[in-house]
Amino acid sequence: MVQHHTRANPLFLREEELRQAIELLFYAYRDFTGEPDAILTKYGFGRAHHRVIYFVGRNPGITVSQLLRILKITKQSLSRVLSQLVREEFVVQRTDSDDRRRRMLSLMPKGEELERLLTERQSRRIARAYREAGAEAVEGFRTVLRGIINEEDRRRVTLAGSGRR
Amino acid sequence: MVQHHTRANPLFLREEELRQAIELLFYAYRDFTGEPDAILTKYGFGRAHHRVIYFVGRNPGITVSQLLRILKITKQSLSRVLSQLVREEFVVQRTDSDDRRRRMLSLMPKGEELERLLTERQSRRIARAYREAGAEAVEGFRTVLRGIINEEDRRRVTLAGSGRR
DNA sequence: CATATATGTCAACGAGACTGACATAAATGC
DNA sequence: GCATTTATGTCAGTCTCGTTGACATATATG
Repeated sequence: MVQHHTRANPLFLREEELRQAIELLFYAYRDFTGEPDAILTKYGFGRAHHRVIYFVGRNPGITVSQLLRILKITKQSLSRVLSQLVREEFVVQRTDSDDRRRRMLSLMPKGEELERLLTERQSRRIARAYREAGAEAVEGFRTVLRGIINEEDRRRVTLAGSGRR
Repeated sequence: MVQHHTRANPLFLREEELRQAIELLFYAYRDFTGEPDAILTKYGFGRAHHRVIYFVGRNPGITVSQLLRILKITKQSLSRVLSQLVREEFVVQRTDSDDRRRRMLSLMPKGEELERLLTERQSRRIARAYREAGAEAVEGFRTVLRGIINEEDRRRVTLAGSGRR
């Protein structure tokens, strides 16, 4: 790697710093999803199924439209994945008695089991990184990541309860 | 959201904390890639093209196999995207004079322009988050993200030069 | 000269996103 | 009570981007 202006030029350092962040996010996300992806393959599922299982498990009773707002995909895309999960008994849909148009989604035992398996892997990776980094670094990690998220969705991620809307 | 054991039970808090991290990563990556994806669509490109343009721009003269190790995809997948970028003059391939089997990749003017455009958007997002979070948080963010990356690839991400090997 | 390496390519396939159009049931507003 | 809106589902077609497997070529290397 060519090392131009190692010192001086604060603008250069800044760009370098930002590119580093871009790359950290790329590599971290690549490896963060790598393990679950491998497990999902054995079930005939993909990353899309993982996301549905995760957020349904996290928010039992979540409706389809709430899920769509989290995933930011079209209902047609969700439909394929979701109906597969329902057909194979990983997820159930119950009609909301308050508003009978709504379908409330929850995990069935098979779904809960798979969710646990996948979340465990990802949690282990995070836990190791947290442990090695220390409490202060963890706080910084959270603060910066929250800042990267579009403002309207930041409140979804606070301790306790991945907010549905 | 049901709020069981808000206090006590450190294991619960821990799980909650780890789930928060999982969600932060999901939302942050979703929004981090959202803007570039929208721009790429106008060029008839996708996220795969972005990754190639980014890493070639970052490592001028990188070879195909080095790029494959970064992206962790098959050469057939890379090939489709890369040959499109070469055909449309965003990337050039020069034969390495030391080892004439190798193709060294670099951006052409069009590629540099698009790279700048995409990186600028992502950088702006990161810069804002960094600014709002402060230097200490930034350091924590980096430390934790590095810890999430598979060990063999951590050295790729240090200030200056997104390592090719 | 045999073998290994770097690259490319053809073919088929699957996952997961998209658009657009249309359908149904239930809630809601006037 | 009827028109409209909302929540959901579905059919059909398309595109990107990943996969496997097989094979080809050029070059380097022991």
